[in-house]
Amino acid sequence: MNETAGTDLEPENRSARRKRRTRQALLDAGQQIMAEKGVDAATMLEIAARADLGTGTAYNYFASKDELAVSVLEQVMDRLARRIEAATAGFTDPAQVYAFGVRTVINEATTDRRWRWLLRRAEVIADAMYRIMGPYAIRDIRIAAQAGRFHVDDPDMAFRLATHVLVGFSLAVCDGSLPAAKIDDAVVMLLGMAGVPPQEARAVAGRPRPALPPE
Amino acid sequence: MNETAGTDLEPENRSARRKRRTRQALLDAGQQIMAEKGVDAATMLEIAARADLGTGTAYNYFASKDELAVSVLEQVMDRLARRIEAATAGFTDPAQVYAFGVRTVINEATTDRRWRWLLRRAEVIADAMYRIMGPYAIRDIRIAAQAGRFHVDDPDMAFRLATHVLVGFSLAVCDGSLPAAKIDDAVVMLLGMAGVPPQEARAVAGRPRPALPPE
DNA sequence: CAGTAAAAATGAACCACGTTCACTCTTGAT
DNA sequence: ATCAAGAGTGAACGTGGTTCATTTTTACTG
Repeated sequence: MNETAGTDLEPENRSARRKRRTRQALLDAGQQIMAEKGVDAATMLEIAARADLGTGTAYNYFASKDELAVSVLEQVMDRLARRIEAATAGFTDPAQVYAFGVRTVINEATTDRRWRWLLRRAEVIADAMYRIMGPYAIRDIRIAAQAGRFHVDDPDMAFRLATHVLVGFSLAVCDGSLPAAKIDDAVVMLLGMAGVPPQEARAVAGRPRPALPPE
Repeated sequence: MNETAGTDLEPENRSARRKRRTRQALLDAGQQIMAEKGVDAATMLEIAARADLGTGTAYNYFASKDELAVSVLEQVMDRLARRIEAATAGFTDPAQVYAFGVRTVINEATTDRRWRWLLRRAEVIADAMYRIMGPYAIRDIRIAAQAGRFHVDDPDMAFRLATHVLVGFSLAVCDGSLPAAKIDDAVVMLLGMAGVPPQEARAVAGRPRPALPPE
């Protein structure tokens, strides 16, 4: 795209900074407003206004409102994935790494105002979760399978389906149709999906857990 | 509401027939058009036209386009649930009843044009599935648990989460991101969620199955 | 069989939003 | 200073869900 001096590292840095700042402003404004009133109720007009930009500017960065929403979501998820990664660094049982991860995602999804609204688009959030958190989670599943803790043929598919369970359970808790305390049962089922027999799953799900590092 | 002769049985039958026919016409038109072009692309105008009714008439029956879509969905699901019920009437292993049910739902969802579009609203379809098919499925899970085939504390929750897996897998197949042949693995995971150990689950999932009765 | 009131149907008009695009402003190189 | 490319702008557009005052149909009564 750019045949000036630098090869690829430090490709261009002048007005490109402005683009980055604008894009980030849009993302931040979108995150705020979508968290406040929900994805549907958030209008492009208001988002642009909060970012202190013209109405049409957003469309120089995101092809549609939906695409902006997805980007907002990805940003939130990416941050959480990194925090989980940090918290599980010292774990010895690979099954527990996975259990901690899924539990933490549920916790955040049901607690954080930003997630609660986004949940209303289950396919979208599940897909984003698969793309953003998948690399970590699938690796963990594969490791656990090699260690004989999990029994799955296709770790990829296992996590893909797991994302839908995560979203589904979170949604139910937010609705009030399931109590948050059922989270242990949910983790047990998630482990069951990974081929862990019930008693063993219950034991893993019940173990004490470290705190997440702060955001 | 009506204090004339009859108590409750045969409450009123004259112009009520018209209402029923109008409602059904709307439902049928909605089902057709939504199947043809998708839920979003279907407009209330076109649905009303196909039902040979005025633009506003639909709103005497359904509070919103969304509500109409959900009703369409419920009708489709209800029919499928009854067919599954009929097909599994003679089964002896309760685990297999459940396995047959979930497998059939996936098959229909990925095959039937009506479902494929509706899948884009995962939370809605999962919720409808829980409400419409739940009574049957949860009963089956409970029976299997009592027979010692399943190990679940909360059959209700087990199926609620299962609906999200069903939707998620169907969605992935329709996307082309998972091959339809993975359906056996999906059934195994669904059984795993119900506390069935891997080998056993694989055996149940692999058994031959009778055909569904025609619609 | 009027006569009448409630129920159902109607469709033009409303309005909210996402999106577009012709135009202006900023940037950075010559 | 000049200019072209990139970034920003916001009025205007189009689509489509929803409303509501009005008309038509239905059911009941004297």
